[in-house]
Amino acid sequence: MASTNYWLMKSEPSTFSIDDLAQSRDQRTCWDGVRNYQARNYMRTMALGDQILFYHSNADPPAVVGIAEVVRTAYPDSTQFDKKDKHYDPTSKPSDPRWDMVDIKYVRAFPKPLTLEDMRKDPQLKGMVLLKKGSRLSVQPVTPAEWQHILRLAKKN
DNA sequence: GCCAACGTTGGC
DNA sequence: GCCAACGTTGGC
Repeated sequence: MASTNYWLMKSEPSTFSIDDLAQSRDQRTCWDGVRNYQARNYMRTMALGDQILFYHSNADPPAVVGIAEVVRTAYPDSTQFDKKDKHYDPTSKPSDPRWDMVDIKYVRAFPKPLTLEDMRKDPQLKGMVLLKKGSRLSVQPVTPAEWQHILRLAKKN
């Protein structure tokens, strides 16, 4: 068994916030709607128990707001075949689904969000994918060092 | 295979 | 609401 991996996943709180996750049935949800190959590929490498930083994008302020974990590994995203869904993909075939999703479960919310601004100011987080110029990836890897540092900051916050 | 046009993301 | 950065599409 490989060691735990760490990730960051973005969500717009006006669409789905960490509170929405906490109030979901069994505090779980499927992470549908990802339509970016790199993000999809990262999801495909996720293992049960992998830990996730839950990030609010397009928020005021943008911030990491808590933690979730992977409770089901990648499987086909049903919304790609749903004509009525915003994420419907007419070019994806049920015999060869293009888009996957994972299920995640609420672990906890930080007492106070760790803002993007806070993270930018921290030299130890300089290498984070999130902070790279023009980075728009909605699913991205986090190193163990970054993960631990962020948890420390969140506690101190 | 190039690249212009277009759509989207997401901070500000 | 603006717009820079990025990914994708499609004509050539």
